[in-house]
Amino acid sequence: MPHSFSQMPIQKLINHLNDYLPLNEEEIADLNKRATVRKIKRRQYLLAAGEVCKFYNFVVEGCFKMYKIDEAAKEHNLMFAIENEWITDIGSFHSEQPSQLYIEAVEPAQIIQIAKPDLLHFYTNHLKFNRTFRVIIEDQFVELQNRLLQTISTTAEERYFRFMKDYPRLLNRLSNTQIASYIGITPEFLSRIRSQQASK
Amino acid sequence: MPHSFSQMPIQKLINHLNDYLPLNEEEIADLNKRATVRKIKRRQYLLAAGEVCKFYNFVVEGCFKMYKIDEAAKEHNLMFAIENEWITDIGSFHSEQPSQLYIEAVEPAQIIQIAKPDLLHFYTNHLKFNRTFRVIIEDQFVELQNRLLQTISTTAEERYFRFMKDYPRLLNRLSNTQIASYIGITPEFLSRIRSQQASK
DNA sequence: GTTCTTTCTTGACTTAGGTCAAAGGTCAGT
DNA sequence: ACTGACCTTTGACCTAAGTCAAGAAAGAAC
Repeated sequence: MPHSFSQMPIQKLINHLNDYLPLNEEEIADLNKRATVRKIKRRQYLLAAGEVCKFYNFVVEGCFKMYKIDEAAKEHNLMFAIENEWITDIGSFHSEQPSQLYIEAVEPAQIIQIAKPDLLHFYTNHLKFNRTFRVIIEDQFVELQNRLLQTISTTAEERYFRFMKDYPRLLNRLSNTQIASYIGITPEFLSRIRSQQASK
Repeated sequence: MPHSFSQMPIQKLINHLNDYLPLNEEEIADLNKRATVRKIKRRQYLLAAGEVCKFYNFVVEGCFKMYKIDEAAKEHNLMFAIENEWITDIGSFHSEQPSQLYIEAVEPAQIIQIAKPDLLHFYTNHLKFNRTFRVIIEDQFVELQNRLLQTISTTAEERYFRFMKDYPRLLNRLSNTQIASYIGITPEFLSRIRSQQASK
């Protein structure tokens, strides 16, 4: 499937922000000045463990994963992000301490980056942005909380069903290995869940 | 240990908010008008599953837990909140859908409640509040993300050590049953971890 | 199209953590 | 100070999920 980058990337970001609070001319002009469009190859990193996360990343096209690698070299997926979503290690971004996370493109992608000084500029000069980003992060918070609840209270099988139900759009774009890592099990065990389910 | 409610409760909230962005006279007056101080007994609920969460709750004194009860009648702790922290089911609060969570006092407590219309009033009329609450929730988000990461990538023993290290102030205030529920294990297994650790 | 690298599947075996039950211990509320 | 309701501990046993290994299948990259 070819990737069509037909619409102006910045326009996708403006539309996204308009869904929260409509931007005025001045804010749009400012955004154009301070947002950077980038093309990202498959497997390329936006952030690697040990680095400080310096950007808020908005996905225009493509798919990313954010994960940790533990002492046993195992990958643990924290989140995925696709079109019109944000992906950033907010902890590292704000504290300016080295991140323990990786953000990596799962597909060839196009993103828009906003550097920290620019985001602070928006927060200070256009107070509207505080409101929009408050709402965006509140939504992410709720999603994360539900996921934690699920993780500590349900079986692997149920988490897999919920994943399929909640994120059907991600299913075709991710390997089972990545999904297994997201729901907190091994790829082998996910494979068993799937084959057992297929035999019903 | 007796509970001293000496300082004006509202003043504790004002101090807390001042730590983010100093409030002016008008904002303080507005807060006095729209914030409600309440005394809460041990075991009393601020929210029960099935209800819509109608308040942002700021803890002046005491300790609360927010949890889910699953089909097997088991309790799963999502968070605790003590002095100068907020506890609310943000999902239910914003969507105005029934919550699946309980918020319950672990100790006799005093809180300040802000109802949704009042919070929206602050967000709209004092834009500063958007910034403060954005930062508060960003911090909570980071904490939650670290916890999820831990939950999907470490052993029960390690989670218990981390809990003791990260929340020493909570240790004496909570039963082991509550801590076990928070780190996602059974009380029996936590007891085993503890006795095994003691024998070293 | 072919090659090379990932991914997926399956089998045999292990293990972390859960379940159930019963006996003591604690502690909040009166 | 008493008392009834929780909490904690321990033992015996169970099970969901992990580990290791090796072959088959599927995608990327050339």
